[in-house]
Amino acid sequence: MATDTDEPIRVLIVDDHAVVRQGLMTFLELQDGIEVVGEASNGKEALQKVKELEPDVVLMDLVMPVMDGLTAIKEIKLMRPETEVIALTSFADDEKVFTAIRSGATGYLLKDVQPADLVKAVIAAERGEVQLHPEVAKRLMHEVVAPPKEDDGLQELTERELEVLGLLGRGMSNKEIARELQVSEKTVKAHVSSILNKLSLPGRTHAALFAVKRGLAPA
Amino acid sequence: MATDTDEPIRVLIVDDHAVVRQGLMTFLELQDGIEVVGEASNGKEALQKVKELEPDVVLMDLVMPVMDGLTAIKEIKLMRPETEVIALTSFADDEKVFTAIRSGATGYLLKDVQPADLVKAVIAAERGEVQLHPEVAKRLMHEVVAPPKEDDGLQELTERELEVLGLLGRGMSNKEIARELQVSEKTVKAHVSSILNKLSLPGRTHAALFAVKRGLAPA
DNA sequence: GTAATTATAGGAAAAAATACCCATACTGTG
DNA sequence: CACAGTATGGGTATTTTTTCCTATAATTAC
Repeated sequence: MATDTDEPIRVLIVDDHAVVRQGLMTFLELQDGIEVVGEASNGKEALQKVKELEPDVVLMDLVMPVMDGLTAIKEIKLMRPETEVIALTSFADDEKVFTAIRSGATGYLLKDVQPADLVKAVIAAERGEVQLHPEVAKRLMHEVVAPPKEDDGLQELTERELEVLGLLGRGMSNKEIARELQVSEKTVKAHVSSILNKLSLPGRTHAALFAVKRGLAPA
Repeated sequence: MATDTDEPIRVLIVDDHAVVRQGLMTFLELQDGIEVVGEASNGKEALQKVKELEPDVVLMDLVMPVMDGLTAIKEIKLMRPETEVIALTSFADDEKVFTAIRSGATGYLLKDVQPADLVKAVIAAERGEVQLHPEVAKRLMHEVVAPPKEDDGLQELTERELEVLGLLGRGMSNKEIARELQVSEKTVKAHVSSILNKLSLPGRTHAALFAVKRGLAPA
């Protein structure tokens, strides 16, 4: 707790969209105890601003040109660990969430966050506390429950599931796969759900791409 | 018109499911002018039966073990062109439909065909006439309307569509793409529909695989 | 200036996919 | 024999995807 009740929390906003920066700024400025000390439109600029302005909290968009937010977070935590970074993106992409957290992000918020929650998160972050968006928390839980995935995930699939995954990689629908394998569509759905679950994939399209990457389906 | 009003139409039934064969047979046998002269449970067997029984019309399932129906059709038309083959499958798969027709099938019926229509198709086929299931006809029309696709299809996409296709190739959902591009999900849907239509793809998974193949998305 | 194309997006409805229940049958394994 | 895992699929509910229709603004082409 560097800054306390008397000193306002110094916030740096990093986002490549001017509108987003403007929106965040105007809102945060209205809050007691929060002061937006600067903004940056990409990771590189953010690093510079952090050095220059020494903010307590950085609100960091992850998708940006020049230097992406993930890299920027790492650099910031390296350069000035006492600065807390809240990752702020439009969607809960599994990969990005975990990478962001591994990179040292204290929080992870989605852009559809309620203003009040944003303020809470900033205040919490400044104290080093973690504030997670419910959706993100849910994904984290999932990761914790089925975590390491030492291997590539393929070996935990059964024979039948590998077979289904191969057909998935050819772009086939559940109905088509069902006919191909001579089973009911319901069974195929069960296999697909199991595949998506075991591989922690968010949808059949990811599964199809995965299948091709692993050579289960012709490129 | 080899066989005419007096001689019954000699039909060979080819399907790997005994139940299907039984169903087709009992029904067709009730019809005047149609005689089921034999049955086969796979393509290889079908070839043999055609040579042996010299049927006028073959009802051919496309999905079978040992030798698939598509190959069997080619072989049959090669061996005995005067035999008319009606492809009979459970689903209107674009590829299979066109391949079947290119292979020399005179008709293409779906298994949910009405018995009466099946009879009509058999009679029509024996005269060399084409009888198409409405659904199949629709797909054929579509192929005719937007046929050759001389190029790879990519060039007919607009800039925005290429952009969307690239994101599709990363496995993103419409919602995710909408956030990424800062437009409504509705707009993304419009783009996706347009892409699928222009490229004649049956679904987003095919589009994703296509995108990767063309380097629009990272492999 | 009119016509065509494109990007945008709403409404409605149908089809597909997904999640979460459940049960059965078969196959090993301790 | 009990137990775990697998393949099979029914039921239900929700979400996503897809199609079809309509419409506006902006751009470009003739």
